[in-house]
Amino acid sequence: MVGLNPAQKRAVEHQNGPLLVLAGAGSGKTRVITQRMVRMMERGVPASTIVALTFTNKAAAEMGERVAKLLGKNKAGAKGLTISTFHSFGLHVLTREKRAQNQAFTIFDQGDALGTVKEILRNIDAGKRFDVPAIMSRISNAKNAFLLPEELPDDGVDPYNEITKIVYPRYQAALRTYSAYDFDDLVCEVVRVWQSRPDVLARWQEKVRYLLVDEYQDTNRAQLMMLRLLAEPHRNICVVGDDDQAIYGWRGADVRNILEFEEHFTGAEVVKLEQNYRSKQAILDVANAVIGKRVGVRHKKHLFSERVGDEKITVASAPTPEAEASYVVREISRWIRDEKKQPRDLSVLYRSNSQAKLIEESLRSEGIAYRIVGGQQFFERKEVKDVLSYLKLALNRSDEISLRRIMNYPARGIGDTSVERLALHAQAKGWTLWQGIERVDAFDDISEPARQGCKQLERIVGDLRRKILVEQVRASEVASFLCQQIGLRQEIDSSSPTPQAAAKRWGNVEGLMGTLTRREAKVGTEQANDLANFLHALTLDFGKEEDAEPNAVTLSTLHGAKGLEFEIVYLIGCEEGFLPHARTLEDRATDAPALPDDGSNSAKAADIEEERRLFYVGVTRARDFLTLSRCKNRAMRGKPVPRTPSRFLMDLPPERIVEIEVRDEPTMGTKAGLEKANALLAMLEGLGQ
DNA sequence: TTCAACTAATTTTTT
DNA sequence: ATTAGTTGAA
Repeated sequence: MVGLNPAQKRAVEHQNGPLLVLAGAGSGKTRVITQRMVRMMERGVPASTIVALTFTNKAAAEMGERVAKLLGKNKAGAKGLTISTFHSFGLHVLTREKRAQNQAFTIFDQGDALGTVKEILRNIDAGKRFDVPAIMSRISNAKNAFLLPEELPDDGVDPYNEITKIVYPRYQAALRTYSAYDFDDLVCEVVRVWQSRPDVLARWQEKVRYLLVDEYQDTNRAQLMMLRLLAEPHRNICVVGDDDQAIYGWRGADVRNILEFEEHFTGAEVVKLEQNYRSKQAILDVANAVIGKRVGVRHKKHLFSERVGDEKITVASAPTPEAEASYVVREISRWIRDEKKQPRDLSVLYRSNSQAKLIEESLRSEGIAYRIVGGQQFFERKEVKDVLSYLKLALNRSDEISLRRIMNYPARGIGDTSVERLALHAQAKGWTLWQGIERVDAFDDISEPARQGCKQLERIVGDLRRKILVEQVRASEVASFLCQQIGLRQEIDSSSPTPQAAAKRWGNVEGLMGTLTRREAKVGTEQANDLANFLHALTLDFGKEEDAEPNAVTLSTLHGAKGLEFEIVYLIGCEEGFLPHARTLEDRATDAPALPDDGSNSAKAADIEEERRLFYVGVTRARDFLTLSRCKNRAMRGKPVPRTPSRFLMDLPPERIVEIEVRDEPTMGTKAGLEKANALLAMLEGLGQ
């Protein structure tokens, strides 16, 4: 742990000026970053002048833990150290600098933003002719490039460019009237403030003397601007990343940021970390083969390992997804049973979430503990969002998206017609929708039940608001008061198809309460804006489920697996259409980026390269054993379709590969499956009597 | 307004 | 195959 190799040492000891660390997969990147931070503090750099930025909350938390561990009892030395995501850092700056600090505002997550666009489309009568996410992603690209609506490309050909030009300004206006920021704003608005207020910028430059950025290959243009502004005077910026692991181009990340770092920050020292401490050589040979094929390389890297071992990589072909799943799970249970591996040492990776389903079922029927990384998130669940919407609305009554979500939930007589009428009236009077509800008596075409519903809603939200702002009741109590007021329990019970489903949904609500209570215990202070801060934090850091069984097989998408490692990895669905994903293969106009990029490559070729890197990320998660599996046939939207092996499988070095055929398993073939079938039969008989 | 049946479309990744 | 969204009846 103490020993650093020469390259790592160079990165850790580097003092002032820009530093680019090209860290290959498994090359001890986090160790270098954390040790570097500690080393800086040891040399007397005040912790409060150091800011480390990451993309995920998980990465930030892990970095914090590791720094604390390295510091040991000198923990006090780290006081004031900032380790956070770009978005929370942006939020931090904004809350400090904008008048928003006095005025409640809401942060819109992806769903809220999509809802806003949907609403705009409905208003301009362009209802369902467009793919909303496609428009949203264009808006996002435009925002991150600081383009005004009128600066958008206007070729008159692409209908999506046309509609985006119309929707984008309305979207921005909507955010303003709702007092809302979307994720992009959290970075872009900071840049705007800094650019327009040199005094404010100077203050931040004074405070932040050392910048560290993790996963630099994932930064977008706005994030680069933010970093450049902040680092301008002192140029103490250290970025760490791997252009071979750039897998977020689709959401605006620009690999050029890392490729052109030396041009953006002249005189940068460059350190390459090529020794891999994670994987056995055979796995690295495969990994190197995968990225060896890539085009337009700027920083060549060749990973090597001292970990010997000539276990071959298995390439398994199954007739069907069911057979694939049962093969993988059979293998997993063999590792655990016969080889005494811990479930936590194993993982199953896949391109898209839907692929997890079969694996999940098989694992469950075998009684093997598993956990799913990412997937449908806790705070995304409807019932949780509903409760949160009430709370958000109570704090910021301009938040029309939250208002619309709960306006008639639970049903209180305000149907679509009434909502539309209210919205129309409000708009005509220049009121917000909420004001329309408060002044519903000013309108004569609202039905009596709807009118009563408005009054009821007004009362409930008013009560919430008073409890939060005036009486300063704890958030968890406010939430349970809310549930009781709206009869959420009954609503969930009566609207769920089965009692089990109802129990699960109510469990989610209780989980939210638990999160609130835990937060109260941790924060302790009961400031008036504590709930606001908490809601902000919640949208930025959607729940890490802490209850999860720690010793479990990990199921994850390839994106979700970045930064993780496992002794044994199964990468399933290595088929054309999954990996590379079908969406990158077809050249639908709706998916072309809104902005002309470097133009060196067609968007399509660039996308496939990104898929290749994704495959590379998957391969390099494995320490000792790697299996790549695929199916020959698969039912797609109903009918069975023959599948072609992934093109990436063709690039692998044959001497490192052993190919096997998975034979078809009769359904319910396993012991557990049989038991389950019998149990089901017994249950049916029981019901019949 | 609400509920139920029907139709259509849909499946990438996430701060 | 599932599911969201839409249409039509009560």
